[in-house]
Amino acid sequence: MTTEPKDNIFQHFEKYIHLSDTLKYELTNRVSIVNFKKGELVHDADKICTKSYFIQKGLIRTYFIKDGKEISEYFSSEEEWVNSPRSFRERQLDIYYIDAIENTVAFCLHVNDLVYLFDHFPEMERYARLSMGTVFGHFMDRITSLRFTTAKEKYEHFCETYQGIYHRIPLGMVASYLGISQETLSRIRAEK
Amino acid sequence: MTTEPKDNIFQHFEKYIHLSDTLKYELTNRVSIVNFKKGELVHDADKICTKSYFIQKGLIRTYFIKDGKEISEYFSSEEEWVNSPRSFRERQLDIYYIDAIENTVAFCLHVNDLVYLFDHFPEMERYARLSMGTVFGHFMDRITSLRFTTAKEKYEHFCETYQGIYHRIPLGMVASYLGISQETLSRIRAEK
DNA sequence: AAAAACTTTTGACCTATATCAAAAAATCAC
DNA sequence: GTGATTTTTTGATATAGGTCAAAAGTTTTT
Repeated sequence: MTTEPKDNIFQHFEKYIHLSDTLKYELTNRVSIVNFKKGELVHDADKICTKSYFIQKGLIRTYFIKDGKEISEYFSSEEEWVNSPRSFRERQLDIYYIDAIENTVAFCLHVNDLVYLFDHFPEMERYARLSMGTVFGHFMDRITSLRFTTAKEKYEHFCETYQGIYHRIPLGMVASYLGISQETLSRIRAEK
Repeated sequence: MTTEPKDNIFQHFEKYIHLSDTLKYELTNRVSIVNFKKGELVHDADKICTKSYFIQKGLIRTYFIKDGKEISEYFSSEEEWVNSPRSFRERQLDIYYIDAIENTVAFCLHVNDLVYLFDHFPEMERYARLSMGTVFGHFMDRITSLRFTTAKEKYEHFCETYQGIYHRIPLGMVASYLGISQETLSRIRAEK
């Protein structure tokens, strides 16, 4: 009995809902596998985001450009969905670019297919509600961390949140994610 | 033809989903009206949050205590839901207190009733997914605002986000919401 | 394997904002 | 309406972390 690659994404759904055979079938038909090479653009801010990616292996960055500089908004890795949220949800342009920090393998789901699934499988609505709840909590923690901590504490919070991933992300990207300068982050790292 | 007080909350749902008569009936039976006086505690961090409030009129603050000081997490007003998110979702304790900045009239929905509605009306799941999406966007904007702006810009962003509400909130609460000191905020306001 | 192109570190200096303290103003309670 | 409490403003001082510049280290390209 070999392990199908899609078991991965099924297991993720099953953390929140029961997957019927019909739903599994529909998912399998609608999801494809894509590869991104390190540095490759996954989504371009000049386009409307119509695809959502569930990362099987690898590391992805969502960023935007401010004053000519790339500012990391967040990082996503194994077992997480990535897209340009507002663009994907509201079918309009938004500021975010997405690229691969490492070679990445992901499942790809088109927004139209997702709409089909929402329309025909109420449990998908529930899945979305519940999984969004989880992300919500992280956002609130991050907001607190950004407001009331020194640069050092922000970095420590980052290391906790991105347990086992933080050392795979270049320093400059981490600094912009935290809203501190590269130099400051470099100094913080040095004193450890 | 008089206007039922519950029209208010129905209209809100109808921004996202169609409300069937049965669902309206179930909602009406499960929702009650509550009043809070200015300064009154709506939710205590020592308890698990089992109720969610939809504000009909008034202004509510969600805050937590850090080093003996009250830190405002966010403010909620007309047409918005308030609860202690993680506590309500996961039925466990969390750090947030909630109180009324102004006399407030709200609809109250118990978590058990909400679960009932989710279980019997798939459109409620959709409502939750869609309305959470909206809040998501605000969170992302706030995170950006917190990282890359001066105290003054943070305050300006706050005034935009809380259009027509910001002048109802005491300065000290706004300062802690923004993660800047009262004194700095006072100086920013002075130079206008 | 050398050159080119990035990324990170180190150093010097400067500014926005925190902190502490006290006065002024506003709000609340009797 | 007057005193008490709370909130906001103003002033003086200190500091974390920003910016600019250049050196050191690393990775990529040919």
